[in-house]
Amino acid sequence: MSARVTMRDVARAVGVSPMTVSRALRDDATVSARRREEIRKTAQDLGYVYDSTAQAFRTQKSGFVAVTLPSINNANFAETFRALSDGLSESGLQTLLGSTGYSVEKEEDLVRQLLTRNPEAIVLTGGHHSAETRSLLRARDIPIIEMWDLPPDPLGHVVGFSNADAMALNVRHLAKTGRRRLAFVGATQGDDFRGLARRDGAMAAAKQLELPPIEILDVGRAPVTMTHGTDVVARMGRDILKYDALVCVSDPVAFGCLSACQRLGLSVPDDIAITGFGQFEVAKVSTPRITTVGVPARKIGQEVAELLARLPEDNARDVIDVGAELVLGETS
Amino acid sequence: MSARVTMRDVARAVGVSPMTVSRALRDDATVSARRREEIRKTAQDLGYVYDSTAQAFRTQKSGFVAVTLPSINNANFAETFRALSDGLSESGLQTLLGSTGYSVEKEEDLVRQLLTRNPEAIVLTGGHHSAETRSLLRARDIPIIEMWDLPPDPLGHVVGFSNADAMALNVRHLAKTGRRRLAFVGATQGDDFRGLARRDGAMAAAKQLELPPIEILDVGRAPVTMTHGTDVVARMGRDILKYDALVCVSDPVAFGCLSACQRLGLSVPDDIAITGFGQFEVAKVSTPRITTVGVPARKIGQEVAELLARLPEDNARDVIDVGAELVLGETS
DNA sequence: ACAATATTTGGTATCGGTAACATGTTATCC
DNA sequence: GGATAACATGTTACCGATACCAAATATTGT
Repeated sequence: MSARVTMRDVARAVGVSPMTVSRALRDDATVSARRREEIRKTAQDLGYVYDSTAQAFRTQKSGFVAVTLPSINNANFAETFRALSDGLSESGLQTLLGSTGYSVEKEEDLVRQLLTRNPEAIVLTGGHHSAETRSLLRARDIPIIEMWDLPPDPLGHVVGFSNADAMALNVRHLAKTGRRRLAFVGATQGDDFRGLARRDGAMAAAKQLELPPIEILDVGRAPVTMTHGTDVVARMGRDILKYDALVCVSDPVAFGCLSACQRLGLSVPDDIAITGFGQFEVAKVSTPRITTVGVPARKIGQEVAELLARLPEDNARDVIDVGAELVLGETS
Repeated sequence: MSARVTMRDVARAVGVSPMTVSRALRDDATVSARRREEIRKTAQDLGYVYDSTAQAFRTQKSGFVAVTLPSINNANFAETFRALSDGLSESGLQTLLGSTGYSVEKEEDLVRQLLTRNPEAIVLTGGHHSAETRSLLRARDIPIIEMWDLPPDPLGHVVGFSNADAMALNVRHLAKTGRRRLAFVGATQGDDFRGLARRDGAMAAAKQLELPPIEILDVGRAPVTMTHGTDVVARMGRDILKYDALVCVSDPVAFGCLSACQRLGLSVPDDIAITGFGQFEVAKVSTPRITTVGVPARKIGQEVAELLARLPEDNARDVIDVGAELVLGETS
């Protein structure tokens, strides 16, 4: 259609310099109120739309914060992202989202791509990255935040919790209620490091409590869904009763297991106990409610946003442990 | 830290002009293979990172496609977004995501903000927008796609289906199996126009089939979750049996209702039937499985991406109806 | 009324790529 | 061998906003 309307056009129409237009549209105090109104109105009339691209280029500040999630289709990550997004918008920042599909290679490509957009900070889920990713990030002089985990060797700031410790809560609780033969239901393939940490945490807790070693019911590759839980139980049928508890890597999996048990006519928790992880809505709503570990997904997003907001002043390396807590349901 | 490494720096190091560097890094054929390799290597060594911001500014092509979703925390929208994102990345485009929280005002702000980033196209969920949003969009000469709906007065291209017709499938099915006293469970507040269309479609179908008018069990404001379904049934207790079927606005709500019924000791579908919408995973996994309407969430994303990919050639106004189908479960 | 100060406005250069065009260099053909 | 074509590289200008500095205008105090 017609050529783009720029500040120059608005300036010409009003009879001032582009600089004044720039100032007027930016709430810069050094423009008289009358002028500003006139400029605002003219801009509106001409259909002027501010060009963030040009601003980003000139100021070398993109207004973007890059965020990587393993999967957008996960209620907890989505909640974190929402809180983060909302928090950042208060600082005038936009999120640039990418998902890694639980793969460190995809993460590397993604990070490379995101960095070309000059983000002012980058927020990664988890603490495991390829060597190349780490070096790409370190070469940049922007804040880095890892979340949803407590990496042993953080790249920058951290907002998360120990997945291993959190999962141990489930195991200790099960042990306390007399369950001894535990199975862990989760994926061993794919780069779901939080899932793997939960498995390791469960196994370590069992060892410490002198329970028999936890058996692994491998459901394949992350991401793990309800269907994986259902399938693993359906495949075993009543053989599942050789365990007295299923420690599931997440609530959706736990729900899948629960539902498959119900279909087999088993009683949960009388015949077998089930625990989940993440306090997904399904854990609270299902009948029976699923015992799970509550994870402050929203809080993580909020904390990350706040951390980024106060970074200019306080540039200490923060490690924020948001913790996690056992949430008793009716499946244990 | 140190100043940014630019093409100029790489050029100087290699001893060529910046233009040659630009060409070499872009697979432009008119650079000799030897030079290209040398430039690639030097760029790598210097830690050069391409600046998409500068490119976007110079070429006036941002490489962004703006996408608005009502909520990112919805498995179907997330799936559409994923497919769209993947499809666009094959065309070298990145998605710029924003969520409206089921509010046309927030949509307006979001669109305004997204447009400042010079997106090459904009993809909106749904067909209801404020007048200002419509005029903002029309003033831009970029492709517009509305998805997940079949708007009566589309702004541009459309990839969706009729929510009203789709929901009618449930009602007709229930009528065929002898259910007559139906209630619709959904939100009447908030700008969830797809939910409202489903309600209207259900009511229209009931009327056509000469069933008693469908009663509305209002759960408040969108987005509607499992908990809303649970609450509405729990509040009514066994009074819920004055209906012989609950037509729920979505599967999560249906699952909430199902679970609450189970908690009341009611048998689904013997005492009461339940239908959902959207073929969420929970519908397939729950015991009993929930009768629902299958919606091609992924296909919508794919179609949108393909449509955008072929737009340069074919600029016809496309309206793609992806359809929807009844998926029988065990709750009806 | 005039100097001193505060407020408002303008001019110029620039951020890092790349389109368009010009020029230089090497292969190809009769 | 010389003309022509094919390929490779360089030069210049520019995308739109804004930082920085200079200049003009308005306001204040004595």
